Amino acid sequence: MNEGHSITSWQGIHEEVLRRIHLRVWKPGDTIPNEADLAAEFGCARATVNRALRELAEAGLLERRRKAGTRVALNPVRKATLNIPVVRREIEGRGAAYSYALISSALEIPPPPVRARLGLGADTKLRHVRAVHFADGRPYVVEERWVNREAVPEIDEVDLSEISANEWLIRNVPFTSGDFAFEARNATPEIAELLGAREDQAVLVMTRTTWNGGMPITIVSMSYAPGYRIHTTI
Amino acid sequence: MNEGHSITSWQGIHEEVLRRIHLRVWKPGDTIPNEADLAAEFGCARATVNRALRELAEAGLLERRRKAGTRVALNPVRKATLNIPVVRREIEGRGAAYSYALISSALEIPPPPVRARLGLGADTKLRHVRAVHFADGRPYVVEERWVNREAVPEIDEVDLSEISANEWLIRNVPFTSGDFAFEARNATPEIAELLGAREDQAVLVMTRTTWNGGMPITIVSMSYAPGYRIHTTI
DNA sequence: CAGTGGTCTAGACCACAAG
DNA sequence: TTGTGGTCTAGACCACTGG
Repeated sequence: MNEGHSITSWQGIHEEVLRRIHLRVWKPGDTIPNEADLAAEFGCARATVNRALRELAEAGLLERRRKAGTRVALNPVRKATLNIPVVRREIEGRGAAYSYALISSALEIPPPPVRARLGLGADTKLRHVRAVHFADGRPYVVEERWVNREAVPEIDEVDLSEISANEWLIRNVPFTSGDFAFEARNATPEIAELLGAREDQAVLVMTRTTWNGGMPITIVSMSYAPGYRIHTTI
Repeated sequence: MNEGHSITSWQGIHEEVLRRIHLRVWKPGDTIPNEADLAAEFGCARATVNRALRELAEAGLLERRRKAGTRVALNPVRKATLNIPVVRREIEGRGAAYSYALISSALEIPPPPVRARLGLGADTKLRHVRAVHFADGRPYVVEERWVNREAVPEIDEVDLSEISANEWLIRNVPFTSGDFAFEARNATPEIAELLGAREDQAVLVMTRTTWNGGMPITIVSMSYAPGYRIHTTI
């Protein structure tokens, strides 16, 4: 296994520190030498050590505090990173042919939970869009979305049968913050039919809300066909 | 909203670049000025600009290539980070009382899928552990785990009715790589009973496999009680 | 070939928090 | 008070890759 970076590169130091943690030279809870000492040991600049240790701390393996020093995490909180691309690219990335069907697009007053989530007035109409994305002709995910026309007035002019709201929004509307939630739900009759699934079959649902500054942009729930897995490596 | 970092700090530059992207001063696909020019504009060292742009690239908002320069991502791939702590801490972190019950711990030959996933011989016995974690006395997650005794011989000596395999392994066995998958499954009769759920109710399942070097350590599936959500912010 | 990002250095000052 | 990490600088060389 020839994968050694030079020991004076930050990646080399990253590897070496990781090795010492894995070999339990430095055990969970131990304080490791400070940056200056490690720089002396490795024969490099302190900034180089800092870069390596900072990344390990961001990964949750080390805990760093000024004056207290750097310790090996007792209860390492693993951080898994999920990539959330545009649906079209996700499907194409699996080598499948992408297609898309708009089901409906209308102005409606949203149900109270949606209104509350977005913090809007009681009689604000939003654009309500429903669509299905297909991979090789098979239903892949059902998109149900509410778009704030106050934040994105152009949404009323877009031909959503040509480009999905998912893709149009990502391309055209920046956002500063958002939140994601994943949960398992039993398929409603409607979702089951759209996905070609059994009623009550377990379905993974991702709900995402995005804002730009304080302005709510959109809330969407993506219901993935049975068998869908979110996968990641650490 | 007073949250401004000085414009010559890397965080200040991070904010300013983000602002220009959001305001579409720099649009998706545009090439932005190189590091030297930005350093001159902001009146700081190139390393400071580099730090800011590197973080934005890691977040998926910029794409950087030597010689080609830095461009605003056309299809920003959002990266959501999930924190995966020890179950006990996750429950305590919600302000609930943690408790735990071991259901069974035995040496068994694993089913073929598990054997294949771990790359083990056909007649290798693994430790098979099943347990339930409770929050305020209510079932929170069912843990079903196979542990490679060759990698972790001490597992046979641990009193798993006192400490969960989840916690003991995280504390005592380092790993170098792992993968996670999340999916929705209909509750089997057994899982439903353990979780106090309806049979066939949708359940979120996380499956995790870990290795140390090339040596497989453990494979575990965590079936969360209905209503469980994975949540994250970007 | 030459322009751009990637990294390293030696040194400096600062911010924070433990004792 | 003082040790530690956090950051910034000015400069340098290198690695990659577009033209």
